[in-house]
Amino acid sequence: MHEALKKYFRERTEIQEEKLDELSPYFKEKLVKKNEFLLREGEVCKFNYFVVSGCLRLFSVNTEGVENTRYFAFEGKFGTSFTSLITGEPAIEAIQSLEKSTVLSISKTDFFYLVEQEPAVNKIYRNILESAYITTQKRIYDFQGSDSLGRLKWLLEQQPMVFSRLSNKTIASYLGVTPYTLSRLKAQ
Amino acid sequence: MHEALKKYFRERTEIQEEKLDELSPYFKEKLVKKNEFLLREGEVCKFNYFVVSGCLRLFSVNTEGVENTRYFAFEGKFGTSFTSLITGEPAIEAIQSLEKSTVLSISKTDFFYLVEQEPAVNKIYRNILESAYITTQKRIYDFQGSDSLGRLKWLLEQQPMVFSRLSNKTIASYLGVTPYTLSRLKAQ
DNA sequence: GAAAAATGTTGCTCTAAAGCAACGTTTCTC
DNA sequence: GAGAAACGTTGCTTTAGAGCAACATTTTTC
Repeated sequence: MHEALKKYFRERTEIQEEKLDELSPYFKEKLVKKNEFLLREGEVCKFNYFVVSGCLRLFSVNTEGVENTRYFAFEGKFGTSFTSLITGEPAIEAIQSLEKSTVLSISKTDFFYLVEQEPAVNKIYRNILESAYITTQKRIYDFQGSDSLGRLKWLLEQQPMVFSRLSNKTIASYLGVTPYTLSRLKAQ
Repeated sequence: MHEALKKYFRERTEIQEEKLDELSPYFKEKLVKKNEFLLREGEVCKFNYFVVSGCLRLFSVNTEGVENTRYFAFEGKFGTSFTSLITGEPAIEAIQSLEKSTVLSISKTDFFYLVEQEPAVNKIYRNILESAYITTQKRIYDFQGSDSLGRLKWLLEQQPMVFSRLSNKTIASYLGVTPYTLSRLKAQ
């Protein structure tokens, strides 16, 4: 198993080294080009991805063609459309690589099998869901409560690396403003 | 244990009837007046609540004094500030009853003890987190993608009972619009 | 590495929703 | 059940941010 994923497990569970090696074969390394899609809107999501290097984003395109980004998964994070993975329904969001990336993929079947069978994976899954809950709760309050400058400052504080690695267009689609507005805000 | 909570467990797990009776003493019935607070912003959350009848809301007040509602827990749902419950940090949201309600409360300590010890409770917790994930993902896309009329229609579709049971002021604080705007939108 | 494509900036105009005020209606409270 | 307080509606004004256009800059492609 890739060292980065071992680290992820060790930091969150009491897992034995042998157990880590047992889990290893479930995860397959995959190289992803910049802008490549791992999932298209409308497809059923079949994999969970752990980002070793690079960055993925989850986004959806509305009826007017405007992109809407919900989440960035940088190195050391899991990223997938859990909603589609859990329900088995077609995803309402796409997964795209924003940089040349290396990910470890595990199939939906294997993942949920391990969640049931391996206490460490059960714990990891709980941990992912808890983190997602916390992140989203904060996002809802911070976004609904403030104007676009406020949201920009919030993102600068929470995820500064976004600004050095991603395009303004992408950041705008996360903040829920047009690239015009973002450009003007940054001039302050 | 209250019949409504038994039903909740039966619908989501393979639990034995004797096990339900074993879990019963952990849940204490509590009557809550309309507008009563179960948690104030800034307090550490110590309980998880299952709503037997009535309705709770989770909300926060921003620096300008504007209320911001994130979630309504109607009968048959768990409602608490999981973020504070999980992290042990002071809550950034308050829990308030919107109607005369009956809830079953379980302490944080007991709850997480059961999550570790009882597979059924582990499953229930996972289920709560998964549902929260799915609901919030949809909410983020639907809110960020559309204008206030679109959000109103979305809420009408997703949770119509909100409109018959809650005040316009409360609904406006959920939709992220002023009560003026909501009043005008409804005139269409 | 030159041409083409995508991205970023800035001026101007337009619009959805906020803010305020005034007034009607419902609901608490004792 | 009478008075007070909270809530809801509607007209008018203001404003943050969208939309368009034109141009500058960076990135991709062959």
